[in-house]
Amino acid sequence: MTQDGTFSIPGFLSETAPRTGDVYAADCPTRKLLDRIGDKWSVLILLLLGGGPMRFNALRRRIAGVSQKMLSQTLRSLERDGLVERGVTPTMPVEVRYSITPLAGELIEALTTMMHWAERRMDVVAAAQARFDARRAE
Amino acid sequence: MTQDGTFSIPGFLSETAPRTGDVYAADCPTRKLLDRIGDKWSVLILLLLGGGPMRFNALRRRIAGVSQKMLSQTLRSLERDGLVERGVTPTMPVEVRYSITPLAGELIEALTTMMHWAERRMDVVAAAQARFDARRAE
DNA sequence: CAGCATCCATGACGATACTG
DNA sequence: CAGTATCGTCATGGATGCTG
Repeated sequence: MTQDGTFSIPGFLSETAPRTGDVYAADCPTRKLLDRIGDKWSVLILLLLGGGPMRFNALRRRIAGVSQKMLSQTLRSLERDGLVERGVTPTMPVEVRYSITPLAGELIEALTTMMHWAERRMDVVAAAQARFDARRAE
Repeated sequence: MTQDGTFSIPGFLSETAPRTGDVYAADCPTRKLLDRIGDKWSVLILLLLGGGPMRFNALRRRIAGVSQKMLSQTLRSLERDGLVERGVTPTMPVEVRYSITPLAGELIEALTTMMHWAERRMDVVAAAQARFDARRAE
């Protein structure tokens, strides 16, 4: 904590430190990651595939609430991004296995850290929300 | 890499390992984190405030493309979540400073890791996309 | 400066039906 | 099993104008 009672993460951009490759500059590639992370299913799929390859309907059953359309669509974007690999075994009917690429592996570790934070702290967040809403109601 | 040519992250849920507190179970608190991370501005704001407290219009100027409405709205949810603190100095006109809480500090470290991955690897992703699109076009 | 209120467009997403 | 195609909805968020 700094002496004025605020918190700061060392090494991160402050208001006075603009630079090239700026995350906050709309066209930065980092924004693209946020867009992908932002969609409803990408992260869930990546984390799940991080546990090992899975078939289409196995994923569908495992992820509560995903529609067939969105699963298909999301898998395709992930494949396009080079994060997920699609392996087809030409049996009858065909067997399709999805797995993560080494590139995705690095990302998944970071995502996992985030999820662990959530598991540890979301109750604190929920409590904060309750307090906030209580103050608003009075 | 496993012997069948796929990758796996140790310690993560596989298809055969459902359990309580399941991230994939729709009502899991972890989904809530994803929803927050998912919105367009939360992460950007958190990372910026990670560099130190900032005033409203300073944030607005720094984050390219954010509208006044969304900045206001997002700051409020972050405050509600207990991740951002709002400090009002009753001058004329009022001065409002936003800063992160210790709780947010932990999360921001994980987010920072993700952003660093993006900075290092988004060019690889872009290349993968180009290859994918090229195959589709032929 | 630090917002709130309103209107409206886009697109993400879900439901449903159909295919090899 | 592993998808594609189409349609409709609803929320996100941008634009604009106003306030203390």
